[in-house]
Amino acid sequence: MKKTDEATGRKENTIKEVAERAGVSQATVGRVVGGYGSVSKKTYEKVYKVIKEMGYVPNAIAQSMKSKSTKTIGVIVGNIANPFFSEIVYAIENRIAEAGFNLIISNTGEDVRREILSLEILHSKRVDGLIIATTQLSNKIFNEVEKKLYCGFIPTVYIDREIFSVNELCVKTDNFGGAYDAVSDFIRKGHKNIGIIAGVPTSTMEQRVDGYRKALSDHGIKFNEEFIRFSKIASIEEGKQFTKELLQKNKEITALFPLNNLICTGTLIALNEMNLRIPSNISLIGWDDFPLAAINNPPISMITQDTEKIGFLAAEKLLEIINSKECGNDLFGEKRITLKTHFIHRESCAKI
Amino acid sequence: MKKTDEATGRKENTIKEVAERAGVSQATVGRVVGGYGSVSKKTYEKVYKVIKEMGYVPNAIAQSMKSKSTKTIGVIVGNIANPFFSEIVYAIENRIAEAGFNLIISNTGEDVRREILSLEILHSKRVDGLIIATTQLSNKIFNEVEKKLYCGFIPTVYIDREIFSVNELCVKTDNFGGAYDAVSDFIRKGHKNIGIIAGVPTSTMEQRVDGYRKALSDHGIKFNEEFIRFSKIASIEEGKQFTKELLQKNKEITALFPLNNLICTGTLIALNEMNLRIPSNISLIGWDDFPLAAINNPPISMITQDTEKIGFLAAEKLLEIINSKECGNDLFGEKRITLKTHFIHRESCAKI
DNA sequence: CTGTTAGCGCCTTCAT
DNA sequence: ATGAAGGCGCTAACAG
Repeated sequence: MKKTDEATGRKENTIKEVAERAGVSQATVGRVVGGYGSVSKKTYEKVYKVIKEMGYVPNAIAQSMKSKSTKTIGVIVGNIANPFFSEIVYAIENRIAEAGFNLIISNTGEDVRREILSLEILHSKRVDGLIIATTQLSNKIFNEVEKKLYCGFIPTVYIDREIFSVNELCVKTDNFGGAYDAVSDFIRKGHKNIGIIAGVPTSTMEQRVDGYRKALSDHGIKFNEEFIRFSKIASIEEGKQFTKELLQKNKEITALFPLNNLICTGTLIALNEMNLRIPSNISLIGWDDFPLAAINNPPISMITQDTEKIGFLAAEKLLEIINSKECGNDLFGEKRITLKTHFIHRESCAKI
Repeated sequence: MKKTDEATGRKENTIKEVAERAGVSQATVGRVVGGYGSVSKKTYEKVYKVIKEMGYVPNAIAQSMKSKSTKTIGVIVGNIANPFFSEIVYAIENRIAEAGFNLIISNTGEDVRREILSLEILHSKRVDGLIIATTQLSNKIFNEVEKKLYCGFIPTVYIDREIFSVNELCVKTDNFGGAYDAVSDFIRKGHKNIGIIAGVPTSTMEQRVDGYRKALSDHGIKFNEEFIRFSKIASIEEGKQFTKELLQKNKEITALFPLNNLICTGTLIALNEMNLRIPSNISLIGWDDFPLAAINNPPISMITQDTEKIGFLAAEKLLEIINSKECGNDLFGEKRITLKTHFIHRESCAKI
């Protein structure tokens, strides 16, 4: 019986064994497997036959050891079950698979410590690149150790959220503009007291809140600290709870602006439970479209962003960076790609 | 300037460099990094200091080379953007991260050839284990080469879908029972002509269709081939299209049974576009709950499965298998874990 | 307690 | 066209 490996109970074939069986050198087998150098047709066929027979599969670990490339990239997100992220991951996977890369995915639960741990592990696993939706605060300043993790020692592309002290490429949405548009629409329709429920306090949410405040002040409305809430993990549950809290403590609120899909879902559930009708009792504009928003009763107006494009561009740019590093270049150019939002007007926002 | 690596443009520190700087041997550094063997307190501290200074991170590739373990497991699914899968992946990641593993994720687009390619790559990358929602047909018989990929050469747990010729652990839902329950409910309420829209033709969908047929025959209703459709990739678009097709070609249909969440969403959109009311014009029971189903107008009745549990159990069992293999054992016991469905009665199914 | 050494599986000059 | 040999970074067995 074939000797099995102690650690795993199974036995992988090696190039050496193929070489022995085929009666050639390891180098020759390497040549036919890797398709480099030159081998005579006869030798090639002999070796190829043995490879097939033995079901030999090259050991990518050993290859990586030599090549310094693992052909895998790491993706770190707060919550892979959130459609916003899973759609981005879908797009990333699609693009990098084309280029022969695999994707290691880490879920942090929007916990900074888990994020750092993931970064360390991915570093030690020598991923060729990193795509990260960080949960770090936008004004975070790093010490030396963290700098290596966050500042592009490994080719890195940030998505959705940025850290201002970090000068790496970031693919994001025009959060400020999107929020400004929505709130302006609310105001145009007569709303002055607009409740707003943000996700985790990253640059993304800050910028949306900034857009909200700017629209308010541009229309001469005073910002009221009482009308805003920030989430810990941006869950449906939080959206529900904050909606109720906001509405119960501030009877003057006539419009609600939940800043992401999960929170918006929570808001819809809360309003339903409170027997509040949209838009007769309360107006609503959501963020991040979902398939049933258009056929909801009433259809929900939305600020939307292009998740496919965020994922695709992040992957595309990361591959470029990886490639340029291999060539010893350093990429220049704009470090921030900001995608426009779309305002889908439906029927959840009424004139008052 | 520090010599940079040709392939990547950056330089990783090695154990050798740490050793030189600290004035000790590589073995000693290895001992303090790995925390094995014994080092004097004094040496330990000296080396530790250098490690911190240099920001040394052990190379997991080289470690894997020795240990034969990559501490990563591969997950293969048809569509990571489908909430059913992203929730499962979430649960898997959660469980395996606890055990110090990472997750490589492959999206196949429900394409068998991409699935096989992924399997080959994951094999070559020497993942320690595999969790797979296969798109292979349930009655697939493998040749020798494919057998190595599918039949547990690498510890494997199947999720959601099974291949009968493969004797590996499978964590799945009681598809037959769930469908039987739903269809029985339809029939009890007077429906005889029930349209059914299945996902990709895997064991899962077969079993749901079997449940549908059994409920029909148990109640003396003849199965009508015209009332059933199978998807290619199980998308919202297909759900929409098949719903329209089914209803236009078969005016006698009074109830619809879309067999997964995406298809159900498509059905809802189609009915909306056709101006058909639920349940007055058409009754509906969906499969896989979603947060807004309960507050839809009307609330949608659902057959649901526990995605968290599928993911958790698959991860848990896989870790057990990996562990047992390391100890040279072979796990015995039941090869199939079948989770019960839940029937959530809401208001989308009317008596006729 | 610490250093030396021999691989892990592959790739890659350098000879032949 | 093919083979021999060294080394990627780490671990572990064996000396000292």
